[in-house]
Amino acid sequence: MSDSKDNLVMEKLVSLCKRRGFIFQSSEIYGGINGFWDYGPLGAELKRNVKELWWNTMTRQRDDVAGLEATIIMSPEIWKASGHVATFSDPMIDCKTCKGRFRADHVGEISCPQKPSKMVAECHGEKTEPRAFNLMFQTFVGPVQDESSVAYLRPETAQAIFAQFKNVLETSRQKVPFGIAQVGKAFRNEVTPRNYIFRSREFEQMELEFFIKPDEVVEAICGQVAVPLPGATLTDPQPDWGWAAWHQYWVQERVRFYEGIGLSRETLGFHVQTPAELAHYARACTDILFKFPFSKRDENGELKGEELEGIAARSDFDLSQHARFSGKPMGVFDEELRAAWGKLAKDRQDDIWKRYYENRKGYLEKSGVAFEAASRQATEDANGLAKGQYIPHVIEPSAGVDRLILALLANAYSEATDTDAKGKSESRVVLKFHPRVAPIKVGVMPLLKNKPELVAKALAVRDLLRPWMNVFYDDAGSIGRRYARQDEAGTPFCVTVDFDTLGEKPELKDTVTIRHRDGGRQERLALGDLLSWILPQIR
RNA sequence: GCGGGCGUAGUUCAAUGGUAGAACGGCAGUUUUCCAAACUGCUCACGAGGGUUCGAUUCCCUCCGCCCGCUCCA
Repeated sequence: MSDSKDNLVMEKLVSLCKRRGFIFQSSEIYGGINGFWDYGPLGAELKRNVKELWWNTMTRQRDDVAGLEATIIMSPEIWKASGHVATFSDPMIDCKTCKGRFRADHVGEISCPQKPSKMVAECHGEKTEPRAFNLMFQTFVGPVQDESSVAYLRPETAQAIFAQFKNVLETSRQKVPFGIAQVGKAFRNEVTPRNYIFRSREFEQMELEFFIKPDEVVEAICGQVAVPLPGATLTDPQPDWGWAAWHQYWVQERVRFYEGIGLSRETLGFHVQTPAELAHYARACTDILFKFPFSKRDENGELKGEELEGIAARSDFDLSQHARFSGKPMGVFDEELRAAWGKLAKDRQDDIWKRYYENRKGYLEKSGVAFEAASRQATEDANGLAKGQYIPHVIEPSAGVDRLILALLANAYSEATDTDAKGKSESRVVLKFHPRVAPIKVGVMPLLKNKPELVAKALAVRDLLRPWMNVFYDDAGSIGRRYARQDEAGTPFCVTVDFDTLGEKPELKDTVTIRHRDGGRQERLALGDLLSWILPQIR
């Protein structure tokens, strides 16, 4: 349970975000709209920084990941293949008497919570008509609004990656194992948007689909599949990694990313999904959690955390579904596999063939393909191994941008208490963002506003830094007030131009004061060294 | 979707069936010297609609939104 003190922190954070222009309610002047939020000037910078850091880390700084930017509205067939159309269209019935909600097609089989002797269909509770609960936003493509023109706003960005898998493979000069990354909006008509921007109806995702060889293929090529030790640190991908090693590697990579933007290990939590929680096609899923003020506590009173990102091992389910629904092959050709297969002993070939066949057949049967057809198709798939063909498996690290923004805000929030000369204490907010994500990197200010030489010099300093980073020039009010304002925005450094900068003490000419947000420490630095001092700290 | 609580300047809070007030913030100014200094001036609000009433921010209803619990969560 989150207690009232935790709620107080959230309330303060929410009002700070509005006051300083991080987050506004969408459509506020019309009374707002539930589940939608806008980012103000500081929030837009923060979000941009987060997305750019993710993109850089996941694509540009690696040679095994390519990027993609797909449309939000796609062929509705995609959502049939992914399962979203079927999963979300269950008609539900609410009981106004017992407040229960039941699937309309199951009311004859579920007993009434208040009168367990009777089924829901027979009890005397006042019930609503069956209502469809599809969590996908619907629209129409083209001017005619009928069944044939129905389309959906994507409920996740991942499916576009699968749908464009072959195009990216052919144009990026990548070979399995490799990944496709995408950042973009997704939409879910959530029953209950909650916890500020944590669960919204319009949100942004950062998703990687990392395609790997099936374990059978790794075994055929390398002779074995490396089994990672449970806590072993994996940083350097190896050819003999199977899905378990790749999964462990990506969990660790993602944790390293979060640590690199200021979320320490103590603020994070993990949830390893149990077999019962896993989707039927998934082999593993590890959630990375952040301990929010509103998070529930476990029996020891420790915050458990809420999901920032899920790293799922999804087998070849997604590509297989799209192969089946589109009729287009989603397999890859692997020269290494073909060469290795010919060198395998016959019993080894048979053994690997059989396991691949069983996996394929299992998938097909679970997908509703009839036994005969499933056997035939699985045989064909397994025969492909000898020709160097297989359908890649996938590891999916899928993160929510807005959840991460909220985590960064909650993590950064702190209060400093100042006591003035009269002994009056006053508390003020300091957002301790990591410099890499901070919306404003440097506040530039003349010590006084009414001295044109100071102002001109400070503007020159601003112009020196501006091509490289987001800076904010401020000459309004006392210097202390301006520092405090920057603290509240989370700006890690302030640069102040004073009379010594102008040469009042000749030995200090062209030096400035650097003031640190955390602790208020000050140091003096030559203007010529300023850029090279700041840049490494914000990159 | 259900139940409960709530809705007054940007923020935090007052007051009132009869002209809506403060603090902080913001903006402009005065100030030669570094952590929301002081002083002056200015800006900004009753969530929306309907009803009762001579008159509603106040009472009633509906809607919208926020918070809490349930429900949901591919």
